[in-house]
Amino acid sequence: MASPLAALDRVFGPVFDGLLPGAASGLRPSQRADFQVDGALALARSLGRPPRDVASEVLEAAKQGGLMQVCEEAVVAGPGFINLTLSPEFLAGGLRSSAADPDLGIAKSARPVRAVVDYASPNAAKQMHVGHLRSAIIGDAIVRLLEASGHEVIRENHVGDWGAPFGMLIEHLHDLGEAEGAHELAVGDLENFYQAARAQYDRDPTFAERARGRVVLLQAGDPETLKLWEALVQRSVSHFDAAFHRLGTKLTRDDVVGESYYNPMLAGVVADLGKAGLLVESDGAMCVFPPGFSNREGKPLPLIVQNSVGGYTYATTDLAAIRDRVDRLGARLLVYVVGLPQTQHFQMVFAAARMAGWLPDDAEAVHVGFGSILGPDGKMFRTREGGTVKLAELLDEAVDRARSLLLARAEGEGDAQAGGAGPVGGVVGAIEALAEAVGIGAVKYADLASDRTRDYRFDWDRMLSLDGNTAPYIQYAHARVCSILRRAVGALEGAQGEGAQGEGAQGEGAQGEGAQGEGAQGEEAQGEGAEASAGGPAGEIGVAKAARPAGGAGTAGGGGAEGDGAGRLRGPFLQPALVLPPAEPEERELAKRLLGFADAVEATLATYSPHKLCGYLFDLATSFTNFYEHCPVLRAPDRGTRSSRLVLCALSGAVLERGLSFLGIAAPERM
RNA sequence: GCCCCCGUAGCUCAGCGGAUAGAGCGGCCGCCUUCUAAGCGGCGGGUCGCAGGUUCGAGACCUGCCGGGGGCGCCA
Repeated sequence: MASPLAALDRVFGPVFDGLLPGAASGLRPSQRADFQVDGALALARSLGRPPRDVASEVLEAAKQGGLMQVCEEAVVAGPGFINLTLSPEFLAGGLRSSAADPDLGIAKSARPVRAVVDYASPNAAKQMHVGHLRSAIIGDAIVRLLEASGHEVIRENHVGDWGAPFGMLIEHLHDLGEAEGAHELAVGDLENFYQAARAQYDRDPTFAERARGRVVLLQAGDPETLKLWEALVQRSVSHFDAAFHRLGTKLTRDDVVGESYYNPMLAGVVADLGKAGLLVESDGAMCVFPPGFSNREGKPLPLIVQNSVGGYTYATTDLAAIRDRVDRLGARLLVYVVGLPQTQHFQMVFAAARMAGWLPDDAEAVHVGFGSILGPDGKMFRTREGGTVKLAELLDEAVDRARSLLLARAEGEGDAQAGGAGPVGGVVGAIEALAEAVGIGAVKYADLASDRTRDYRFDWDRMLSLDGNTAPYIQYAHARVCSILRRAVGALEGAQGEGAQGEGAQGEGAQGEGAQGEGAQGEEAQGEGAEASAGGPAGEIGVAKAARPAGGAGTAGGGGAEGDGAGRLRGPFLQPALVLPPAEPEERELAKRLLGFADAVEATLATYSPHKLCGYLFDLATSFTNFYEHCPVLRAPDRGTRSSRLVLCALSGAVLERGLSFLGIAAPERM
């Protein structure tokens, strides 16, 4: 149990419950101490006693309950707050269990469920644009977090592959002829294809008439029409697949469950609503009237499931999807990552599904809504010409910008390290993968980092900045971790090769450079192996641990090619036995931060708010950077401190990488 | 007309009913013979849109205004 919050809650929870059943402890992080307990103030009110007296009593009881195993200081302050300072020993214990835990402290849910997450949902035969970006990115983060918490997740990409627009698209494809059409679809931009069909539809009444006829043929299952439709949809799905792969989401074409899938179920939905007595005819349309919704005249607002000409609506499809997900898939959590304008629609659909008994009491449906993406000018995000920003072009620009920054940095480094042993060449060689990781990571992080219910302002310079709450800043902290570990590993290998010679170098190690320095470090690394053996079986520990995949959640998307490498790098250093109680303030702060990972994940999932995890990772990266600035690792004052700090580094790297992976963002080893 | 979301530092944003409201950017000052300075430290910067109310305690909860965005019966 690494989480201090959980440990303190176990102490204070029973105390408050004992004084007044159900009373909240008001335990939370504090700016004046590590944590504070506010509950005594409210409790004093209920008990009619002076707050400070109650606080003292609570504190006494907490001490009886083992508080001092967690804290080194606990005092009543101000009007009746209790300020808590964690003990270094407790922090060390937390670090040890965290280092030994492949899940880094994240517990599996006590009540795992099967969940369906509905996200991305682009429209077939149209380019994806930034509007689909948020859904894909937020949805993917939710999927990964649910999985990490032990839930079984089924991803569904509810692609718009049915309905009226396909009449004109199919008709246009038909007009082009099989050969020409296939060619168009193969090489052409789908957006152009859509525009061409649209233009034809608008200017040619006979074409429009045929297009409407096509819709009927499509719904009737006409073979030739279906064949053309299939070609269109497959082409679109391939386009989506490529885009999602590049974005680094978990979505593949296997997750596509388009609207067309529900088509055969729609008549049954309406029929069953009728049987349940929920259907009302209004102006020729079949409607459900869930209570609590009204239109502009103040009259009950209908959910139309069949329009006056007999067609089904997206409400019908959504109801069918609920039945399918609950009954066929056995899901008990339905998550919809769809824009905020759909709020009322989902409220009504969920309400109707409850009324019909399709959403049982033990099932939960959640609309995870999000705001729009705005341009730097604060208006809807569009190209300079006023058109829709295409996703592919957006990602290209992100990668281009990242590449420029990386190249500029590589050049600067070349000057600084003139004559050095050429990491620059390696950086240049890997620059494409890095540019993908940084550029796409920046776009995704910017989207996740602010409260999803707000509109968010798209700003290249801010999202790619290395300063502030950005992906590059966090990735950079991770790269610094790797840099230290690489050198430490190098020293370890050096020791194996020339252990004997290393001995003499130790005395000069402090000033030593180059080969001599390596030798000195190598000598220490050997000693580390010996220390490790105190806490477990001998020297193989390093090797055995090294093989353990610390990045167990799998590599993050995009340029995730390096993910496994960082895990291998950390392995030898994630040794619980080497952890010392943090002594320096920066060590202490970093340790506390590391132990808060599970709490951050839990808080994020509780409200489906990825920005909370972003905030945590930013704080962690900041804590690590402070530690990095103030606490030398490889040149630590003594061997024990060095080993312990290496564990802190390895754990920081593991949490940063894992946290970024939950957001679907790569953690490169070098930047 | 009704409903929903938003309004916090010059800008972009955090903020869990609790103590003196926090970051980052931008501005000013300082720190690289030392593990990646794309970094770190410091300084300045706020009647939390306005007005009432609830509470021992409100940026947070309630009501009403003001401002911005969105939705409100046969598109999805």
